[in-house]
Amino acid sequence: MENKQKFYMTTAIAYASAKPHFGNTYEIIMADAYARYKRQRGFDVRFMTGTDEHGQKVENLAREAGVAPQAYVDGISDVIKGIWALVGSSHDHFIRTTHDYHKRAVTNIFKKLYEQGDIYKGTYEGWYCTPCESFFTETQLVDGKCPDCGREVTKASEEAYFFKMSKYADRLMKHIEEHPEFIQPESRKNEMVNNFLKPGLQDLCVSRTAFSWGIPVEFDPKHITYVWIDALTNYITGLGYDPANEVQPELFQKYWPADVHIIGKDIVRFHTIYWPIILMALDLPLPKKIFAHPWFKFGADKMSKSKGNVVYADKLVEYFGVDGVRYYALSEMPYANDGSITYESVITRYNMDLANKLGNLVSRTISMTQKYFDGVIPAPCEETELDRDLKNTCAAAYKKVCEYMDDYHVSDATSAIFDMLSRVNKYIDETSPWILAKNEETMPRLATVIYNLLEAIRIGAVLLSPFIPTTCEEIFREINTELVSYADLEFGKLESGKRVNDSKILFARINEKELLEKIEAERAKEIKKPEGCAIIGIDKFAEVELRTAEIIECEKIPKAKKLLKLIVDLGYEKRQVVSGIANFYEPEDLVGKKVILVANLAPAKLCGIESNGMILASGEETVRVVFLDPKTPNGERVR
RNA sequence: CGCGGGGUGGAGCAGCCUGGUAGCUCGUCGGGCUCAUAACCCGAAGGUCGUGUGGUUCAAAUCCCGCCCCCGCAACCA
Repeated sequence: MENKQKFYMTTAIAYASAKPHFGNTYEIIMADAYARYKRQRGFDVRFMTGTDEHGQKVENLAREAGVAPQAYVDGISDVIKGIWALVGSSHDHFIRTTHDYHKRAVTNIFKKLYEQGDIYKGTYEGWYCTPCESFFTETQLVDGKCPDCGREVTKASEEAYFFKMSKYADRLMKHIEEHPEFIQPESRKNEMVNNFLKPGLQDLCVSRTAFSWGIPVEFDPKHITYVWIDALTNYITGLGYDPANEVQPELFQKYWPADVHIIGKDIVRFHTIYWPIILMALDLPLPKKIFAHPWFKFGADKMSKSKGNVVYADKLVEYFGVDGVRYYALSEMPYANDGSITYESVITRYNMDLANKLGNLVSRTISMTQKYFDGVIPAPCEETELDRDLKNTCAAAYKKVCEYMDDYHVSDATSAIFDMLSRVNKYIDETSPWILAKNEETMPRLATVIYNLLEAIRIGAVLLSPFIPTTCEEIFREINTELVSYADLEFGKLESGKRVNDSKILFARINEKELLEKIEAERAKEIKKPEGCAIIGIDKFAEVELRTAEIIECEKIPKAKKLLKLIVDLGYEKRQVVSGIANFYEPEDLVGKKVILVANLAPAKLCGIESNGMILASGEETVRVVFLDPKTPNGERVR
């Protein structure tokens, strides 16, 4: 057995709070294609994914659902595993942060970092809600109040453990500078360096006392290990690492450091700053690369539950099959910019590439093999210039796939293969087998052509196997071959004399209009009325002091993109209010308008500017201020 | 003046680093073929490459400068 080069790759672990949507599922599909590619290239791949299961959000959701947190995450983790299986993920290990070995290792990591002085006890400043016994940061507050119960919060501090990020900042900076390939794409690197590293790193709060669903700090058990040390470390605990081990297990010694962490662009900071620093503190080597993929938007919009445009992988698989979904995700997502999914574009890609170019090619070729050679794969005869060109195209496609994949340009790799398949389709036209079949003298030529077609299809399927493995298996079955690895890519290996098997429709063409109508009908059924809030009494409503007011001054706040500073007149007094409507209104359009003000809202500072109240407006993405009749007097109570 | 990325035929993208025929996919129009899933193949129309009658150059989508717009990150959507 030759000594294969190892390749350790991971996805981020998915947070076990809810079912992941297609945007989240993209990551596992992309990572899986990459893992399969690397295995084909002869690497000893270890591919890990999993679920992140601790934290306050899970604790709250479990409470709402009336189940124990463990039972709750067991359920969600199974849902996630199910979706990963549905899209064909070939991971070697699925880690859950509630696994015992992980919890034990995290406990020991925390202890080690504390003992060596990288973690210290300090105080955490924030807003405290007494009834909820919870701490919140300024930004977590809703209308200046507790996001959970809506009651008043007070400024308070509690003790917490902090990690000395600053101690390692220079080393990290140096590492990033010396390893330009460390953070990909490069624009992400610039964001991190400019926004975090250059201004100076804050020490990181690594424990909480506000919730209990997590891994307790062993020597101070009212503290729970916060997400950073709990979740990020899965990449090493999943290999059996534990600082308490006298010798780290073989798995860890063999595979660490990771060759790549594949993550979403939203968590770049954690993986390129916190995680490397934690590793430095543990005196472990850093991962070689962090690849941050972009997200799928639905059309031009962000996918979000509140907008009701969330697409789920299982629904897509129902419509397009596993490989339809995989192929779409892999071929459509650009390297650095966000991709966009629309049902129209999925259908177009499915029909054009999978059904027409690939499926039909296999179908017509098998059909000709059966018709002209009774299903027996013929032996090739004399080679012409055309044949050589076909072979060159196949060889070139392989080279391109490798080049693109090594750079993580996945969609370019898929399009290189489909370019090759186009060339194969063209070869049929150029050689016109149906004419060759009419004449006994051209039968040897026909044999060559059919052989070359079957062989080109085999090569195409081998190249496609990391991307659409299920379909490729079917193609291999149809052309009756076991030569399915990159090692067998040499043109001409397909064995003559074997019989092809009956062909199936690999991808049935989709009628766009019918499917869109079906999807629309299903969507219409799913649009429910919003859940709404709990019923309240009139007295509770009366606690909110709403008053009519006139905007008398309005200006943009220089440093803020979304904020306008307003002066409103209540008749009996004037107020300064800051409002996040700069994207929707020009200051001059607002002056003189009558609006409703929440007059008894606690003051708050936004971008350093004091705000005493709130203007009523509707809408999530597009905000619409509620305007009143211009004749409305100022300062009237609104009921 | 916070940092970064981008504006290329109707749509989505490549080309820019290493200046010199503007390329790909879808769509549109025309033609060919009949082995095939109304699939396949060929051809055509369509772009003064955001803008400045700006700079460098024999030559700019490509390098430099100004301006406009979009996106991402950060800071605030009370």
